Amino acid sequence: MDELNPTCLGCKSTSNNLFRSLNEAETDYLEKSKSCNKYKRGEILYREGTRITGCYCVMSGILKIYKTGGIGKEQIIAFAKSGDITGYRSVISNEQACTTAEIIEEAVICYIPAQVIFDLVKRNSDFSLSLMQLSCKELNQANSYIKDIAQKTVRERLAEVLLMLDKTFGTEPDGTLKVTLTREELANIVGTATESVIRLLSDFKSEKLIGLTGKKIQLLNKALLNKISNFN
Amino acid sequence: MDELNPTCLGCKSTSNNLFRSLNEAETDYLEKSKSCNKYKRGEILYREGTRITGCYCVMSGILKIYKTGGIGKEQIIAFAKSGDITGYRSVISNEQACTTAEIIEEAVICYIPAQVIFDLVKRNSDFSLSLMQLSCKELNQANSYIKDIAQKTVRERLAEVLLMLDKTFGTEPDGTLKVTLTREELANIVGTATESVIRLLSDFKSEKLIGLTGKKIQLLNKALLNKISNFN
DNA sequence: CGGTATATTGAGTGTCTTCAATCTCAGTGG
DNA sequence: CCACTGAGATTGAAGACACTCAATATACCG
Repeated sequence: MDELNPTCLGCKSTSNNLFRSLNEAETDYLEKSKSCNKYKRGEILYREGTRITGCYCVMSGILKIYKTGGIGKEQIIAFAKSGDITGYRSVISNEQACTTAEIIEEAVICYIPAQVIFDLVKRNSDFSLSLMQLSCKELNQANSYIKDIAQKTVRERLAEVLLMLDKTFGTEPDGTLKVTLTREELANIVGTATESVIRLLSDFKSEKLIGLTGKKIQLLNKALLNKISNFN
Repeated sequence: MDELNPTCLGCKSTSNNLFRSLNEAETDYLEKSKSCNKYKRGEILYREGTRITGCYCVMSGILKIYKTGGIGKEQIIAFAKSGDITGYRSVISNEQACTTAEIIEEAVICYIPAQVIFDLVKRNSDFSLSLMQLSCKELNQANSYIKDIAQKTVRERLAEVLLMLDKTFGTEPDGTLKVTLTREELANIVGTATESVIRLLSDFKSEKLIGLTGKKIQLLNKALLNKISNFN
């Protein structure tokens, strides 16, 4: 299989895949319409406030999706990894992008023109329903996070974010998180200052909850982290 | 028109109405399937964690939609007023409700069984698209609010919330907000302590930004409030 | 091997929260 | 009509949590 022209079958294996409801003809249409590209760390897929003409399906790699605040501080809203689709919100609403998508781990990403999405929505109500379920799922997550940011302490949120990263990207057998983020990026998820993340990570380390080796974070006691995160 | 059996035409006049894409037969189907009820302040339409079997369309009145945190503190996520639809997320995802909906101003609300929503999604791709656009819009708002809560001060957020209430519910000619909320409810939107809201409102008052008469809040200088809210 | 980005640490400070006491007001029952 | 009651509003004081700023250390990149 050509790395830059993967079939969507590869993506299809992921559970949250939108496209499993497509029939053969529709899959074929999708395959013919998409175009794939390779991106390096730091590249911007699309930028908040610009028009985008389609959406993106991640074949491999990782992106961060963020909004930029007043003083230019990023707030990371989500990540996208293999099998995830991003940019669909702007396509569906026919509005400019409300987030920026930036590659944080070398990625291969397929572009799907807006018209194709609309055609599929029109022709296949199951696809349509799946897309709706996706946005509803994200909506629920966003609402939960509003509650957390509003009510939990930074310490609780950091514990929660570490567990979320585990859930999203997994860990090596020794508990080391598979994603590598800078302290600043961590702060931009948690919604705090970089220094606070550093201090709290160092606290967690001395409490034997995590291990730290450079940027790599090893989760040593998920049960306690979960307790700290205030499980709700 | 019977107050408890309104036609959806009344609702249809609102701009964000989902149902404008329905044809006559579909509207008829919807009309026949819905059932309406009157609710008093304090009543719960549905509760977080319970199964709901349909969604709700607000004919008149106001509800608050909130999530409940660890210590039982509410975080208000949204309001629903005339023409708004709520509960559709749970229907679409076929999951239990992830928020509680509580009446804060006497309301007449139509119940629409889940099956009707699914039928309409299946039969009418425009309706389907409208519903998708609605959830995408809410998703965008939620993401913006995550950024705000994470990055702005309480003072900035309170100013922002006052302007949001103006935008959502409007003001009397003299600038008095049409919604009446308790200080605690305000705090549960802003994501802060009740006392903080009280102190900041009193600051705003002495800065001649707002007037206070009991629970009524009068916006005197929206331009400055907007500036304080850090417009972004 | 520089040079830049990132990480770390300390000190000082300010914003907000918490707790507790008091006050106001509307509704209730006598 | 008035005291009673409870919910909500207000105020003060004390202190915690987290932020900013600045200095330094370390890591990473070409």
